[in-house]
Amino acid sequence: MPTPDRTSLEDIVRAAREILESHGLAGLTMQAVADRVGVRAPSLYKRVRSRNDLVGLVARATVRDLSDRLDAVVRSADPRADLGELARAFRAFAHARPAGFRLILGWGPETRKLDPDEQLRASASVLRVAADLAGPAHALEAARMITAWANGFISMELGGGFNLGGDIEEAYEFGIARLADALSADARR
Amino acid sequence: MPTPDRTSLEDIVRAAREILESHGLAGLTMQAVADRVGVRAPSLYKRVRSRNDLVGLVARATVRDLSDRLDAVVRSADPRADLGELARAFRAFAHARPAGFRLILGWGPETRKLDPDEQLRASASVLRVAADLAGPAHALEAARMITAWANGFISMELGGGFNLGGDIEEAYEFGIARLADALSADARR
DNA sequence: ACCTGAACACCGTTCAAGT
DNA sequence: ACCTGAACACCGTTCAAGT
Repeated sequence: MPTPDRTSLEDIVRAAREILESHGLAGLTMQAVADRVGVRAPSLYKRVRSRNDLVGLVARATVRDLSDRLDAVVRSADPRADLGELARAFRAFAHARPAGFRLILGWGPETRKLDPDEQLRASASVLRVAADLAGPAHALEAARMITAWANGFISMELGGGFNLGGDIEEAYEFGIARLADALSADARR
Repeated sequence: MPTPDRTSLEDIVRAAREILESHGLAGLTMQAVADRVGVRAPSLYKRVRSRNDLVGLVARATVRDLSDRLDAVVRSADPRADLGELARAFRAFAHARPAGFRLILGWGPETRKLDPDEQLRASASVLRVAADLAGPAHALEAARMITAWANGFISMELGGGFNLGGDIEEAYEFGIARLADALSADARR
């Protein structure tokens, strides 16, 4: 006789994301998730193949959120301004969900590789701005430069890599401005 | 009666570094280290407070190696050329010791915070080039921009974040050139 | 003074038994 | 069809007992 479901995959992923942010990836144990959704640990395996699988689902959900946020950045007539908005939205997301961000864009042993589809969607906004700024011929290289810089900056910031003093906010804006100069200068050649 | 030592801290750290590169951080277990140095796991605790401590020692040794490599980059009269050499040395180190690099500059849950001393030493070369390029007033911001970009680029490269095609070598050189432009343009104002 | 086996707590995961 | 307790393998770590 069927038992009524006491949880769902959606519940489980949500619980996992909350635990990830509050207790870190190491704190994201099957026990902790089970406790939170009100079930025993072995029951989770009815909806999820493994902890690894669950972490993958958390990563997917996180990239989707990030993509949504980046897509919401409005496109203006000024690619320089768009670059700034995009870079700030990216950083804001990282600050709002540091552990999730790290999971998909950090570069730990636990960092997830994303589906090409998901990755393309997340890259779309940057590629657009990069093309506007640097011209179509250098769009990909420019997008990589922007992404690498922003990702590296935020990673170091959140990881405590910036402890030589100085204003971090200013350093980020400095980077945006220099990047805009460098990439649009290139388009002028 | 004293037993002759069957291993040493140096041995242990060396073994740990080798295991880190060959089997990843997850494979770096006390068991594995003990097997490699020819002792039982509990004996390791005579020389090392905990696994965490051991990983910290591995991180320290790795930063020291990186610093040495960066210091060895010769300083020329041309700051643009120096930037390129430095960036390439940085990337070469990351390719030679990906797991170690990740441990100190990736941004995983396991990424180690470094001693301020060690960090300053590792940053010295970049700070010098940054000052040469952007002028003393913007040296710190410029150094952060360079570091963030290089670190982000390499992290994405090693983490498989670049799967939209294109030549990665070229993208790195593109970044070096744009960065040199952007930062030295700033010095001219 | 270093080394060891035994033991403990804590993981992820499996599975037979319950409803 | 989902849920559970019991059990297993594998961690890090402690400790009393060996030499």
